[in-house]
Amino acid sequence: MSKKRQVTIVDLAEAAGVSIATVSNVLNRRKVPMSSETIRKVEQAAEELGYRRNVMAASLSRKKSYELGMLVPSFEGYYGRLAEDVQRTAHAYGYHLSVFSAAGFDPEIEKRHLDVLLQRRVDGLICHGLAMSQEATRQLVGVGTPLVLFNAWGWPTDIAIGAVNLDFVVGCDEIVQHLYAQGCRNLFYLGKSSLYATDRQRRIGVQNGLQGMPEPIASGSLDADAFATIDEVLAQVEAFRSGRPQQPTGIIGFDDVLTQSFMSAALRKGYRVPGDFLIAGINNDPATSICYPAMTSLALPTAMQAEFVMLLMLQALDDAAALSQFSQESLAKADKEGHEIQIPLRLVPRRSTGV
Amino acid sequence: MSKKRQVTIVDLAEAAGVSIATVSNVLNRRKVPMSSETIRKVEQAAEELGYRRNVMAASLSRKKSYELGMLVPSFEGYYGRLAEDVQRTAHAYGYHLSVFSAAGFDPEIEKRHLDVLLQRRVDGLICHGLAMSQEATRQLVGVGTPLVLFNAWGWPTDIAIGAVNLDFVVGCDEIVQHLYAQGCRNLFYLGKSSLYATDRQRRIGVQNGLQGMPEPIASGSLDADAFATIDEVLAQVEAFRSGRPQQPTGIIGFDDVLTQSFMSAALRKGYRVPGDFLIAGINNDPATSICYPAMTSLALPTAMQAEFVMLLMLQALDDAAALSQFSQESLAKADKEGHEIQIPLRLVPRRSTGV
DNA sequence: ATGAAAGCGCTAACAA
DNA sequence: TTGTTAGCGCTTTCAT
Repeated sequence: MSKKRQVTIVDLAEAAGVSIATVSNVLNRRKVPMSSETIRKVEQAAEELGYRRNVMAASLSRKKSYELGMLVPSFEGYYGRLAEDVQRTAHAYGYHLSVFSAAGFDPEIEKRHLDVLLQRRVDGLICHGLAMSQEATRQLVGVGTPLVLFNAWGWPTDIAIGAVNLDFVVGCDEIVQHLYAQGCRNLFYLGKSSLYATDRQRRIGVQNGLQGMPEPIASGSLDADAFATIDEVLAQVEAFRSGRPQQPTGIIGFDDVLTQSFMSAALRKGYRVPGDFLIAGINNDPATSICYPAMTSLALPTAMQAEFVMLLMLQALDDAAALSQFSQESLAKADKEGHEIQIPLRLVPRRSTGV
Repeated sequence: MSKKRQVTIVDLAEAAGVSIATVSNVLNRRKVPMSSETIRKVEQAAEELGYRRNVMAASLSRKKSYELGMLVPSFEGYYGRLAEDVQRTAHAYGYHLSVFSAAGFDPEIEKRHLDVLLQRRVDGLICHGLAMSQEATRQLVGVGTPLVLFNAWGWPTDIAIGAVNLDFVVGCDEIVQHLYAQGCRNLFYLGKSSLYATDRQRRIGVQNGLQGMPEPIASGSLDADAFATIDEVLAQVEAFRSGRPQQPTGIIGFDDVLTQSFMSAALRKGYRVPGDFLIAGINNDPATSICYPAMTSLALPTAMQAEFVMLLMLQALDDAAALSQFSQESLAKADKEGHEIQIPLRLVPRRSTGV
């Protein structure tokens, strides 16, 4: 905050020769009757003196900050893109969004950031299905500040008002079908147990896909966190392949980073992609389209997810004005799906699965 | 902000049977004499009632918010990593950092975000060498709120108190030398004119490297923004190569994304990397270590850059307490380099340059 | 060692 | 149509 005294509405009132209440009314474009002359005078004074509203004072007085807080594990990749979209969306509905990165999934940092946000009296909180315990969250958030989660499955509604989740179940199902269509008759999933909830969704999707096959196909999976290097992971997959008819093995990886690591390891060992392996990742990171071979992936529609996060939030905040700007379809979808909204994923087929 | 009335120091004062001034003193651990009994009572009341400080009220009263604002063009890649590090560093020195993504380098959004931050009365601003004009920035920031820039070359000190810049000049020089050492005797730089300032630094570095060679080597460059597809870029490079002795061509790309695109295009056309091309990018994105072949790149020490950004900021804020936590070397470096601090880059050699 | 009171800049009744 | 005034929750002299 600058040392030199900033211009306040008192200064404007003085300059324009009106009261501070009038200044406030003009500046906030309230729907009270005012002479256009007064309006002009005030606006001119504001312009000339370089007035800039002090939102802290306004929030304090109004008891509403029009500020939202968001917690992500990192700015990298999907989370960063989502944060950007939520920030943009929030703006469009008249709110601001402060994003904090929790340095991975560290519960301690998470807690501290949540606390900071609450001290700032944000109107609402947006978090991922966090590392924190539900108990700690409940206590921290308490009643009063609505919490909207993303990618959180099975959270009680008394703590979060709702969740907007990427539909990994259907998405992974589609990957399996795609791989089958591309000729793969055995398939391996590379999981990540450290991200349990979201890993689980993927596994369910893969299972569903497998069960819907016209013919049973061999499958396996592993937990990449259990191996120190990607080459060990590859060794596991090779073991799975060995003895099997030399058809291409389908690979589904937890995310694009893991999947691309695997692909590179395979290429390094002389395998061909596509050919020996048909590989698909999840996230549709920019890297997937510029690597070689380009990698099939599941695109996560962050803009849509952001839209529904805001929808849920504005409902909780009871902001009718903002709410009226949503499309009928969005409102209907939210209404239909309740407090756990599913966001459909989009498969982006590329060279790595033979297209 | 929650509907239900939150606990205030008035409540605590009542519960503890003391005045609000005393509560404030206890809660802020001020160095005024207080009986330990009072302290206990107040702290207990705070605990029991679940008190949470209202920082807006505190900032308003104190006329200092301990909040910093940062503007980045996106959360993706380098900028996201830097934002994360600045956020962490700011915390370590007792400040909070709100990061806004300006959706690319759009001057309009940039301006709006800057304005929002100023309305929040942040104590200081941290921006990249922005798309905005210096004039607009000067007007917007005005006097009073210190502005620290990163990756901004040649900004007048009357608008920004300083800049912390990545030393692309020396970094690119080193890449050139590395490529020479790896056997490349002709070299091509893939630039990006849309990011003029930072592109320019790279070009200077490449030139320096070229001039320092033990023997003159052929070189060329282009502006990738002038081509619609990466294949056209490749065609240009092929033209440069043609007729030249079949030695490997060194490629330095503006950033890892562009560079990896180029590498993939080359591989797709049947070139070998390393072999036909020795390729090095800039940024050391995670993708560089997991692509195949792994790509040489320049690592940008974001933690160090963040450290110096905060150092400059705290100097401007005159925060002696925080300043005293910096190491002697940091203080000395800042002192020596003045208002434009250089951050050295680190070459990370990988397979793509034949190591 | 503790408290009373005057702000900080703005909003929102309520009066005029 | 405009002005008066009482807060919002906290910090900070200055008394006591």
